[in-house]
Amino acid sequence: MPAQQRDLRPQGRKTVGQLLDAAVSVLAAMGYQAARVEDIVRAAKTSHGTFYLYFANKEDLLRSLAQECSEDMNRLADQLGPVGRGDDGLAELRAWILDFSNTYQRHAPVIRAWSEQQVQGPEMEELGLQAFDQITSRLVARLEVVARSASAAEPEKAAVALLALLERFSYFRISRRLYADTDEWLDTLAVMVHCGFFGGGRPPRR
Amino acid sequence: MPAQQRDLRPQGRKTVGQLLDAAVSVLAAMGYQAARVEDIVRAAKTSHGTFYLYFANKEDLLRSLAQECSEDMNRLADQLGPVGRGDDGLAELRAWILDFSNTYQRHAPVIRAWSEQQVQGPEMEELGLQAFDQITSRLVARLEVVARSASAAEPEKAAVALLALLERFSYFRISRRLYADTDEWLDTLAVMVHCGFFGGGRPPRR
Amino acid sequence: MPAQQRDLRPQGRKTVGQLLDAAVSVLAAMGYQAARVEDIVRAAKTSHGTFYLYFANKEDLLRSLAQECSEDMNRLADQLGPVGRGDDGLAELRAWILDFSNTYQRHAPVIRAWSEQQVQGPEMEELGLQAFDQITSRLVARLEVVARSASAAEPEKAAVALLALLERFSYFRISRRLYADTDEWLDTLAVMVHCGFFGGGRPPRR
Amino acid sequence: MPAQQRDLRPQGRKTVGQLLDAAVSVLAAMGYQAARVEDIVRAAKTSHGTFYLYFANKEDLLRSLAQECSEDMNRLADQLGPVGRGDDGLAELRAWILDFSNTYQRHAPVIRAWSEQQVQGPEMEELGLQAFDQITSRLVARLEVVARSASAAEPEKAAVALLALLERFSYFRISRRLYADTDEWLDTLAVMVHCGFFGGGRPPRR
DNA sequence: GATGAATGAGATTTCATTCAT
DNA sequence: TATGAATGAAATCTCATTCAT
Repeated sequence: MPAQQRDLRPQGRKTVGQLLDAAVSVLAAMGYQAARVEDIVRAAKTSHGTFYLYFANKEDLLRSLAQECSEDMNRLADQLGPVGRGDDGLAELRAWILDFSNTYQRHAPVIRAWSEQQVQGPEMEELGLQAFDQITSRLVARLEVVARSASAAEPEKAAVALLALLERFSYFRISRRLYADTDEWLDTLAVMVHCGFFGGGRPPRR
Repeated sequence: MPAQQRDLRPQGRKTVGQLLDAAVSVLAAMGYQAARVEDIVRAAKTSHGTFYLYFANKEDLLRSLAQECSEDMNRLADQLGPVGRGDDGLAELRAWILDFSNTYQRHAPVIRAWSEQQVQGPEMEELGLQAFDQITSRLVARLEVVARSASAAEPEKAAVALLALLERFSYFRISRRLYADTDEWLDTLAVMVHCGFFGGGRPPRR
Repeated sequence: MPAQQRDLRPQGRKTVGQLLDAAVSVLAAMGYQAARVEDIVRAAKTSHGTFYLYFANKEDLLRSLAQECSEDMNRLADQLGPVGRGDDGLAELRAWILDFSNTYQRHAPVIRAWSEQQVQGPEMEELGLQAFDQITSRLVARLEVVARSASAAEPEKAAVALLALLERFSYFRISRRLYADTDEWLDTLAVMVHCGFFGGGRPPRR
Repeated sequence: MPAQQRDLRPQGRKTVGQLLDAAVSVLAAMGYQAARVEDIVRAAKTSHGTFYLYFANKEDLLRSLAQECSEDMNRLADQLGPVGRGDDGLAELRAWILDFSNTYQRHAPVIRAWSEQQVQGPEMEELGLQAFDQITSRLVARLEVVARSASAAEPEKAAVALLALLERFSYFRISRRLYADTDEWLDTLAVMVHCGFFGGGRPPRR
């Protein structure tokens, strides 16, 4: 079984890296289902056989990518500090949204595969839910600080809504519509989120 | 090729209906790419041959569904009246969001296929963009009424963001999380959107 | 899952038959491992896809053949009546050995696959052992009649040895050596077995 | 191609030994066709590259094993002395059968590959037939001594039958049935063969 | 109108063998 | 001498589409 990377020498490690990178671009461009192993292999400038030397099959590759993604997402969650109502909070938020969007960009294919639930298997499911929960609960924590007064929404639900908003924004950003304008979009989003979710633009809580 | 359904006797119409319904559930469950004609045909309790009696090919089926979807979406856009800052506006908004979400539910597979890109010919592309524009521009019109004062965002960008939010919400609603609680979710969302996008909860513009 | 034959119309039944027949000759000629699906399909004058319409894979085909084989073997066991020490017994035995050998000939590939234990799976194992036991215990029953006096061997062990002898004989008969001479071989074997296992050529038991 | 092992340093000789031993167990377990070089190499705790350092290819390995087997078989043939009708003959026979069976055990995979045909080139064929003839003709010689009177069978045919019996017995012994009981089995077989083929248990020829 | 059967192009996967270190 | 990495030809398997009844 040539599945997971065993120890691997530098050479092998390099090849695995090429394959993973190639997979990211190819999956981003065509989606998981449509991408053929051949496409990935060609992009990685390696051979068909080599692919199966490091991954049991296409799904196994996705699992590897999901692992990476999950780690990055958890890191992202840790990075969001408290978001105050003032301009500092706005700036903090804007930076984090950009970080989120960039991370999403790298992992878009995995996230898409997750949400399209096309690749089953409990392990995948597990990873996806865990990443989702991790980031959601961090958002909840940050939203609770500003509490009721800022919004009628319960923090749990607001967090999910916020995540949805960010995800779609990031998706649109790469998918087709919002090529340019990234800065303006970020401004718009940051203000909107700051104001709608974090009580931005109102007097600080006493 | 016996493509589009021209005039059909009742029997034929029934069969087409079965196929379309089956397609909706199967595509919702597996996505367009992963769904095999066999899956659809089995769900419709009919045969392989019959499928090609009514559709030129798999893509043609998707086109049919997209047609339906596009119509419903346009109708939806027409339904959104002005959204005032008061409780009436909130109620109006809430009702519309529910309508949106239900419509999405039926058409989720098509919308997913639209955003998956890579699947479709120009005709599909056309239908998708048109539906998207239709609904976006109606949102823009409604947002413009409340204008600058309510939000720092330009209406065009805010409309896209709002649509994204609604789409993801609807998606989450059917995909796995948020089964129950629909009412509470609607309340939360309505308030959030009303407040964040339509200046809800502030004094009416002079 | 296109595995086992569901109901099947005449046409389909015919095709399955062609495939099974083709498989028998091809497997006999090349052995299970070496035979490619392509070989079988070509011999059956049908297409690659058709094969997978009726069998999940090569192993599934072998399972089908094993089923047939198992049935024939059981029938064979039932056919062996008592074997007396006189010329009648000899004739009876000779006829049965021929029957055995012919049956073996048809099912040689399956039996070989069984004994080479190359295709695992409990179901296969089960079928093989059951056929083996069935025929062994019938032999034991027949050998017990002539009992100790005829041979020093315990009937159980003698039965296994006899079966081994018959199997190898049948195998050699088709494999390469004993093309011609079948009649003489049968005479030789029958006498040998009659004498060595059934007390042939000695005075009947009182 | 670094085919045959010419002169080897101790290290190299050890590695070849590991490979051959590993091959014996792996081939015994899976058969020649099904065994992958990878399996053998892993069992030998060495690497892919090393394999091809000592053998030109998979078939070359089999050839090496066949060489060994052929030699042992010839030695075995030489070892069978005259088999008298008395208890001495029985003991002689019993010992030889055990020897045969043990030798077979070591070489089972090769013998199986021989009979599987379709695997080998002319050299293999040659080796196999030679070994077979060698041992058969020795058996014929021994059987002729007891001649007609003991059995109605012609010695040539009886020899083949005897060989078949011994081969299958040895095969069953390792394959799955008959684990324990070796001694009893030997007793049974020896008596049976002595009596059925060598006129054992009857008055010596005058 | 309806259906099961058939097809074959194309995707996935395996594995003996060669290569570079 | 030894090894992990790489390769590609060949095998297995899938599935949208066409066919015959």
